[in-house]
Amino acid sequence: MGERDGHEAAPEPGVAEVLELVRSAGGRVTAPRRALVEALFATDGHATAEDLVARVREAEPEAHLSTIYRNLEELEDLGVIAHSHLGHGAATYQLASRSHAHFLCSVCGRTTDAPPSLFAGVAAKVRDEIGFRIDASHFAVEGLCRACASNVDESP
Amino acid sequence: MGERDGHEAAPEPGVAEVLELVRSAGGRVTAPRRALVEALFATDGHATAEDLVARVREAEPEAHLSTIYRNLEELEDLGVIAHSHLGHGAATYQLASRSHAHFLCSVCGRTTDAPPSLFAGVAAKVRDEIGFRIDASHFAVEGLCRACASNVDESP
DNA sequence: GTCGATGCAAACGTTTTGCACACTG
DNA sequence: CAGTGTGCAAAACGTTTGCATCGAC
Repeated sequence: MGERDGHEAAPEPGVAEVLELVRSAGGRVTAPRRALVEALFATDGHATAEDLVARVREAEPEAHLSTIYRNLEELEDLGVIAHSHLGHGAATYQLASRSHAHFLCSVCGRTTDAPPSLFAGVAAKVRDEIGFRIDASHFAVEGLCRACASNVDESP
Repeated sequence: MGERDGHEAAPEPGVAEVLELVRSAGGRVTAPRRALVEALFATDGHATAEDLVARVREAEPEAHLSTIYRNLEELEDLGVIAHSHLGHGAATYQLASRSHAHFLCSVCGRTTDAPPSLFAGVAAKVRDEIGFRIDASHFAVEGLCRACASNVDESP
């Protein structure tokens, strides 16, 4: 279970491998596409399309949002990235190898990354009992963070 | 309708009680508002704003979507209803007393209601370990349903 | 009569799509 | 040179807001 902390456990591909995969699927390596892949590797994994286009424009000032969306969709089809919905706003995109669950506080709106180990138990239980295989990372898990929960407790 | 396994546990309010609550909060009981509350009691709890306006219009043909949204927000503030995000489309609204978690299959797109008991374990664990209090019903839990999982297993 | 609620239209933020042109392989 | 990817504009979608009017209390 709990190995993270800079371990090199995951065989995370690099920019070159991703571009090679794109090529082998019949796609072409263009300047905006390369810049987007580099941006995805350079972020912490909570980037919106808007964030990403800003980063891409540092290298490719003409890059357009619709190009970003089209490329994100293709990269997702290839299994390179995944997107998550952390709140009511825009989706965030991250490398599939960095995909993880989130807690979203319904009071303060802050999100917290969730250690995958927390969900191992339910995931097994749900698979055994109803045959559903949970991927906890797509939608955030809503609730009350510690700080907001104690505020609620103190002033009812 | 509502009760599972013969349990009579939930003290679910009726239309009259909700309207009384609205009044006691300084609100007024108008025809579209009454019709909306009735619609909320009449649905199975997976109704979008669009679904609800259609139902409301059976009684109040002039009712407008923006009125529905405004009323849904007010009813949510009063704690009468809650909304959920089951997929990439419109939110669904249900009586708070009927709120529950959902599984969303990422392949076939179907949603399944999730028994609250399934989440009792994680909820306790997460509260103890990181102080976060889970409300599993707001965002759907994504994954693979039994049927789609076995398709994936058979043809890789 | 007061003030909250409504219908309507128009704006919003996010994402998708249609098109002509540019570029990769 | 074939065909994919691009920039741009515009639409689509769910939701929110401004405003004049209407109606509950």
